[in-house]
Amino acid sequence: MSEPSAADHAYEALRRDILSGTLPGGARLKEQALAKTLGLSRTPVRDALNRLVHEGFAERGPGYSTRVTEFSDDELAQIFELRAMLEGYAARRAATHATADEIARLHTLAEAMSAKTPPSSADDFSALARANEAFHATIHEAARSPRLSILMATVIEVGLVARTYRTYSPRDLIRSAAHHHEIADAIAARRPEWAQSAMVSHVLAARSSIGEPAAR
Amino acid sequence: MSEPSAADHAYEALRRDILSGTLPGGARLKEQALAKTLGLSRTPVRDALNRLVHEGFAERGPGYSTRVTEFSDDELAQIFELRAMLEGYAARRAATHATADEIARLHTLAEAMSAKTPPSSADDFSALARANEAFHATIHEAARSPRLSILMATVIEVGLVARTYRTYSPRDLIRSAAHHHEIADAIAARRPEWAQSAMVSHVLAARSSIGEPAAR
DNA sequence: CTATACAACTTCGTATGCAAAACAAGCGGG
DNA sequence: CCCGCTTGTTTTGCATACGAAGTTGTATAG
Repeated sequence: MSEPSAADHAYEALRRDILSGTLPGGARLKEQALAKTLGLSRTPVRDALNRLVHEGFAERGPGYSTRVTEFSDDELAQIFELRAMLEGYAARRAATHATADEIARLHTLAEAMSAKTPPSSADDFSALARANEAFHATIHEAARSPRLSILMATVIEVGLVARTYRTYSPRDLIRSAAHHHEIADAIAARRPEWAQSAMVSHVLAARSSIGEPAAR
Repeated sequence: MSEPSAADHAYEALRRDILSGTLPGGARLKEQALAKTLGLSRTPVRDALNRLVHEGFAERGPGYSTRVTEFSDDELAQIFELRAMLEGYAARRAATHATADEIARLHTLAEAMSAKTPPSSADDFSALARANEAFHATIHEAARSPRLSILMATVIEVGLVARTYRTYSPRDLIRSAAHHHEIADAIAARRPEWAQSAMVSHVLAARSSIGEPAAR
């Protein structure tokens, strides 16, 4: 529990800057410059860049160019569809495999989120975000599917990219809190299909509150 | 089109050795030893190992240990479920987005596979495998979803690991060939749900022909 | 004035060196 | 006889060096 290794540090710093928009889409990522900025050598930066590219946050163009990926509206919609599938699968499995401990934690977290909804301060908001993350992380663990965790890494939180575009409305947040309770209940009741369906609703609802419905 | 870069070379070599069983599950991966074996320095090997870990073919234990991942029967079953979901999604999107060229290619490949089914020689078999790969790759391209391609990398072909356990029966191969035709037809007819369903059947059928049905 | 060729400078891929963390073995004390 | 400490070896993480591929800018010829 001690090691913020240099490569991890670089990875998280870059990722944060990408998600927060400090590094806007299309920005060029140069190893040397980043290394100097972060006070590291090129090696760990290179490592971090590889991870980001692999996870789709950055893209390697032809020649010497690595850029922050830009997400088109269409691509964002696809990401939400994929997330809905994978999170739904996780919830379904969690309904079968979750331990009593995990179920209790889900209820606790859902309750905590309800208490802060709608958030009345920036602190509330960040607490909400953390609880939300913990909630989903608990479900991923409870799914008992290591491969799933790997997949989620490339799709998770990309919604945060869009958070810069539009903030969630109180109405959306209230619905979100209700969803969390429903999901926790479904898992506690050991009903996989209900859990899956509720989770899919939850993710797709988040989509429509961010981008447009991606009409075709 | 010229550059089998050293890192890529190392990656493909290691991956091949893992999938073929030359590096059995649980085997330890030491950078220096591998570098010497491959005639490279540690850097590109390190790169390749990171990729493999990220894609789930290798795992980093606590301390200095990187090992080839072992797939339990249960995990294998999960991988097939995930593949079914993702491939189904790809087929669904392909039904909408595929170009005439791509559809023609799918028909051609399906025909080629039928012609070699059941395979009467090792050459036939490898031709079949190549065509099968091309078939699925074409669908992935036609899905027009870059994110999906990234996800598939961690799930694709893991079935090949299991190929060492049991070979496909002629009966399975005949059904598989029929599936390919059905999928191509569904995409050509621009019917997303049919394409998706046929693809899910295709993948799940492959599962039951390899492992057991993952009874609970 | 435009276009092409050349030269200087970036930028990345790979190799190597170094230091710290982890593991293993051997030794001494209980 | 067993346990813990210490020392030596292995293995990795990070930094730096070098060469090759790419990019940019300029000057000259047409």
